Amino acid sequence: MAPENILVCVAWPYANGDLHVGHVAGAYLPADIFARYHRLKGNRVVMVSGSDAHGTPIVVRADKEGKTPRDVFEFYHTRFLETQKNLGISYDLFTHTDTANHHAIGQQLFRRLLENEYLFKARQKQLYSVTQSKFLPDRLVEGTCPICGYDKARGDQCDNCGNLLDATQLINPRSRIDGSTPVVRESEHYFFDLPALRASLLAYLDDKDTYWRSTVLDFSRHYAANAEPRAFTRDLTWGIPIPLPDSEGKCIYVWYEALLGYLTATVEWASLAGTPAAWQEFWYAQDNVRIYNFIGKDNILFHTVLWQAELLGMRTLGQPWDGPKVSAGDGTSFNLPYDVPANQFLNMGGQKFSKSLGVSLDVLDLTAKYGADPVRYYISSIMPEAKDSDWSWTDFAQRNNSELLAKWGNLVQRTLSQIWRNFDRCIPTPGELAEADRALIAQSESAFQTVGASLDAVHLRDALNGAIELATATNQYLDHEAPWKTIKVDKARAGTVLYVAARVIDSLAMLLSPFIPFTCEAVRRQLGYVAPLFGKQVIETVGEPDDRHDVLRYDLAGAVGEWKPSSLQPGQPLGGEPKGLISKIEVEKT
RNA sequence: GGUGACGUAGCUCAGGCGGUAGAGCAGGGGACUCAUAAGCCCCGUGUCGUUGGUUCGAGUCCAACCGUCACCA
Repeated sequence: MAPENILVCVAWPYANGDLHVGHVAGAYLPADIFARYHRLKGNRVVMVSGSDAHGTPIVVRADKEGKTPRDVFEFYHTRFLETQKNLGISYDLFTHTDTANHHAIGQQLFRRLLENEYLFKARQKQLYSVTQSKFLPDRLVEGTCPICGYDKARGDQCDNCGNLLDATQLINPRSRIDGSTPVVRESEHYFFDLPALRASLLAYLDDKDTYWRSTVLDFSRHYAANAEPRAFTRDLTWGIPIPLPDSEGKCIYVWYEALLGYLTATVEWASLAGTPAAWQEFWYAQDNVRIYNFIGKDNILFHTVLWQAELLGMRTLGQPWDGPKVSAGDGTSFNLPYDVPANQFLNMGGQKFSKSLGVSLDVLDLTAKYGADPVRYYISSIMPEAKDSDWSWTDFAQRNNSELLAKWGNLVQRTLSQIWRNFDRCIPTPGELAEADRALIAQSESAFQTVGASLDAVHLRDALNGAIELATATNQYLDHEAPWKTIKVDKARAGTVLYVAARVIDSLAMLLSPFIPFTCEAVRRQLGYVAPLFGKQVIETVGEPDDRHDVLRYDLAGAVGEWKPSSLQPGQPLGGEPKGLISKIEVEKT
């Protein structure tokens, strides 16, 4: 089968706080598992994301802390790079939205939508702060709810009665920044004409029944069918300015340009890779291309309707244009996402992760304390694919100790230590295979089909369970064949059994590698392999002098992993004395 | 308020097109000892959120309700 181009688009974290395990479970880890799998399958994978640098919350935070918005987002961007590298999230490019490239294409987005007549001007009433000389975002206004009378309702929603509000409806409005009383002023904005794209959006959603998650599809259809025009611009200076005269103080609404990041990051990736036109093979080429968007459930509509609307509205990047030196390709329109496997939320103690409420689980701390794989394993096993799930410390420790360590780590240890001790530290040469031997090997080979099928369908928990079942079967096989007994009377038979076990372990190291890559690489080294399954993650500084920025990249060079059963060679020397790969975790207080 | 999803054993979750409930972990018991006291074998009756309805028969379809979550100029 011809290799496919798989574009793995991952939700862009908003750069105003550290990443917690909820983010990891919702988007980053599933995306990484999926990307690693497709690389092993020999497909051409590009996985992109970056920090979302713009928008009101960052400005507000900067004001409060006496910093610039840039200071705020760069601080977290740097930590995002480190966090995701430590966890092994293998982005081909993790960049951010304040690059020259993103700005240029962001402005092109605006121009294209305008020239294709999907933007129109309209006036909007908004609250304006006289003391700060700027329009106030709805959420930064407080006042009395016109519906229930609650006196601390926010401009976007009343926390007491739950009704959505327009900030101009509030009685006695006041700024949440300085308490001053705002005035109503009109502001002119561009609106995105979603009704004009309704038919196209519904047509796009039409054939997704067979494989989209039910949590995603119905919701999206309903929204698409009822889509109203939405404001496309905001009164804000921190963002991508509208590329028109007399548009001072107006930027593209942060959501619209953040979504565009999937495209701009692909363009940047292509440029960094020295093949500036390669992004077109994902966004314009028609054959053998699939685009996936990994996100959390709070972002569904943006990724199933609004992003498609932008791509449909632009059609192409246009030509000529004054952005980076890339041609627009000969595609007639952009490819739209093939699947949007949105996850639900991972909570803790039934509560949402929330910095303000002190419910948080910092990923940097977690990987420093336990290593990446135990965290990856546990999150994979409770991944909220169908409904919210819950992080529990005792469950984390138990699953690590009884599944990852006892079932898988111990299988490797018990097998290799016998080989090390009794077979001259080399993989034994098998004699004729018995029925049980052939059955286990057959099972390990068919696992590449079943586990692969689950991974293809983005049923990651099923896939992990399938792999773990094979580990259980191998433990059963060993117990049944008992090479530690056989060796006393028939060393050749014991060698055959240990060869079979080692070979299945080799296959398991491949099957499990998308989930727990670090451990699997270590197992392979113990088996005597030298070349790694995967490439290397590197953090580096890129860009022109006036556009320097740090990114996380993935260097595929030297990676030899292939999604296929082991062909372990008898006689291969082990890579050293086997020693435990996974540490026990003591159950600690929560 | 509107739209959608979810609510199954102590915990985490499976249960296409309806036919008297399943897995892993935890817990209890057993035989073994190569292995990080790990692995293997045996043991699971829980109002399938509630109440109605359709049906010979419903976690499985329908309605209402309750609860949780997300989204909505």
